[in-house]
Amino acid sequence: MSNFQYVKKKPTIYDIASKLNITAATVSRALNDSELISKKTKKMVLESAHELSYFKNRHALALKSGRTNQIGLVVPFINRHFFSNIIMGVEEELYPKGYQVMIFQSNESEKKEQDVVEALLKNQVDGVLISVSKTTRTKSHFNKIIENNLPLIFFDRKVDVDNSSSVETDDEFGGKIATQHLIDQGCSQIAYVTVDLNLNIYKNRFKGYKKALEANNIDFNSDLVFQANSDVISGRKVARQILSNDIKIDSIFCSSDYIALGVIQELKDNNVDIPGDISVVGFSNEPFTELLDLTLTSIEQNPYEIGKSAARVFLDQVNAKDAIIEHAIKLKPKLCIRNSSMKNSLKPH
Amino acid sequence: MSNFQYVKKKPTIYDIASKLNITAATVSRALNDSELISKKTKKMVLESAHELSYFKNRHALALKSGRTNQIGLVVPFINRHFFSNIIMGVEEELYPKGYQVMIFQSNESEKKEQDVVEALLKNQVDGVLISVSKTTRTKSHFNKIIENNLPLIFFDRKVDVDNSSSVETDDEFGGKIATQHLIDQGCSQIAYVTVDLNLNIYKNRFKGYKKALEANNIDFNSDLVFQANSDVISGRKVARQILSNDIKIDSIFCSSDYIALGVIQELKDNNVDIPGDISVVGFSNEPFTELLDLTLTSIEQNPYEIGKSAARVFLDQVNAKDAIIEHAIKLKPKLCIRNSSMKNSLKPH
DNA sequence: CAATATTATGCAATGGATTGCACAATATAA
DNA sequence: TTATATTGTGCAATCCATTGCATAATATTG
Repeated sequence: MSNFQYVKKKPTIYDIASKLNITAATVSRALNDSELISKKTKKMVLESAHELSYFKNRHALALKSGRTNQIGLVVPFINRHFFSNIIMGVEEELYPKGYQVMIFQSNESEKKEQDVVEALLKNQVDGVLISVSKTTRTKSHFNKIIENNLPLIFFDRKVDVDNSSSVETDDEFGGKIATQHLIDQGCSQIAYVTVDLNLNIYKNRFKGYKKALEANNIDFNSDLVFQANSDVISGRKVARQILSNDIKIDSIFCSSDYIALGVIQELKDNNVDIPGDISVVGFSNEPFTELLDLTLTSIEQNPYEIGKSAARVFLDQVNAKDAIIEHAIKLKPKLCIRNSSMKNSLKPH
Repeated sequence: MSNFQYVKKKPTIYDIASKLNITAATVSRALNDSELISKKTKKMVLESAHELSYFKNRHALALKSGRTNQIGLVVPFINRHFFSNIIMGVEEELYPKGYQVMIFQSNESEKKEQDVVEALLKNQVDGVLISVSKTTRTKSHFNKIIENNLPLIFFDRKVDVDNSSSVETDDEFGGKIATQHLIDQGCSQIAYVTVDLNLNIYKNRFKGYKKALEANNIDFNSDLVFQANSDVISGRKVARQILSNDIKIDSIFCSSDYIALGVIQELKDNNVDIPGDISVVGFSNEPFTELLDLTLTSIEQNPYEIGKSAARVFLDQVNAKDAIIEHAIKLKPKLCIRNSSMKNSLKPH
């Protein structure tokens, strides 16, 4: 087999120009529908371009204009259901507008996040959408983005930066409706399991929990609040703690589905009836919640919509040109009721 | 708040040159460590570049060289556990080498796939890694990649294209070890549930199933083979069919975890003991398999490794320059034994 | 020391599209 | 018909890095 392969050269405006005996400048203007160019010439150029299947060279454009039609999207991990669905949403919104989405991971490392932002700036992206790493404490890399006059949009996890925008889940609302749902089921001794309260999302879910109690005249009891990591093992631990200390509760609201799953497993192992004795609610509506034997009631954050919304905010900023717009969008999450919390209803056969 | 924001201009080789009273050509050569340049000058240039925090403009490079250090990665959907982990692997391998990975989705549509490939070529990516859409029947878009002299690497799902490479799971092996495992558990009446046999992956899993039977002198019985879609509902349907027709089996090997889950749910609903009466094995090792009450034995394909491997093949091709290398790698999947298939063992408390 | 060989640098064109300015072609008014 | 206004194109520089060729600067040899 021969190694020679004929690589056809991509046509340029010069090819079109010489074919039509005009100059590249005219072709360029015609392609950009400049009002300086006559209709006749425009028509010629457009036809010719189509014929040669000409398309603009992105890199020449980028070099000349400094704009790339690429945006940077930074998530902690792309292989998380939540984030990959956000990516879906962003792509869906931006791809049709001619933007390309450069996806990067921070791996929850501040250093990697800084590197990645640096790389994005080198690439001259036209904007940055980012969900901040858990370990990030500084924000000079975010300021650098702003200094470069680029739209900066935080999603899900934000940091206070002037002239930036954000799209978040209304976590407080989520905490509230989950708690209210348990109350509606007749629960009043509602345990709460939180993850690191330094993180806004958990802080706000907790706030929602307390607000719902208050709205229903149920006294907040700090003995019913537990701290855990967002995983199954931690959930089991909490459940064990509750059982062995004989803490009286009729329900548990967990700020993570994984915790809820661990709780359920441990309770089941100890012959506690769910939801009969104890109702359980999780948070995030992970795919597995509806695959379990005992399906798990949870809060759906709709990451796909978060992505779409963040993308739209970006487009807004771009279109607004120099006017600085600061969006701060909070999307309402939705309660997905399943068997783990339905005290008085039929379960599917 | 003022709209004015000072955007500092990015330094170029000309800035370095004028600072040092030399020309841009010399700077360029120095930065590229050309042996034409004296050590003294190189040192000066490097220091100066560092001082100005200079970096090369990717687009100028791309324009000049036609190479972009970007590769295109096309998957059916990025929000699937399997594919997002492949992406992880690719990124991990290529990012340190200075490549950027442009991720695109085909949404299992041939048309979208063609568009996406077109877009990648316009972008002048340096290579394409792709997992072919289920609906793709033509391959002219793949040939176009080859005609452009770009490395083309298929992963997971391939199509025959000259001069391309591929990285796949050894599905036949997977089918074999899963079946063998059931046989080792004492099973001999092993039902098999397949998805569309037009797709290579399912064809090969089926082949593995048959080979294992043969190796153990168990007659293949086509009455035990069922067709389904890769979802829970279809799994339930198959189980119902088996039960209502009173087909005698001691195990079911499903070519998808979702099918296996449906099967399990339906069997449980009918008070069939798993694995006592019927053992169940799935395929793909989806995250939920170990979260279920009855954890599901499955075949781990290690998508992360598939991604890494595909990336390495790409790098090989690039380094080989004009020599055309055709890799055809098959990665051995791994059996993950869990409770759904363990006839004679303790289950976790 | 002159003459040649080496080494280090500069000049200028290239890649593709854009755009301010100059100028040609045409249309309008005097 | 000539002078002026209007419209449509062309010229050439620009964005930034690379590279073939020419030449300056230095080192080596006779």
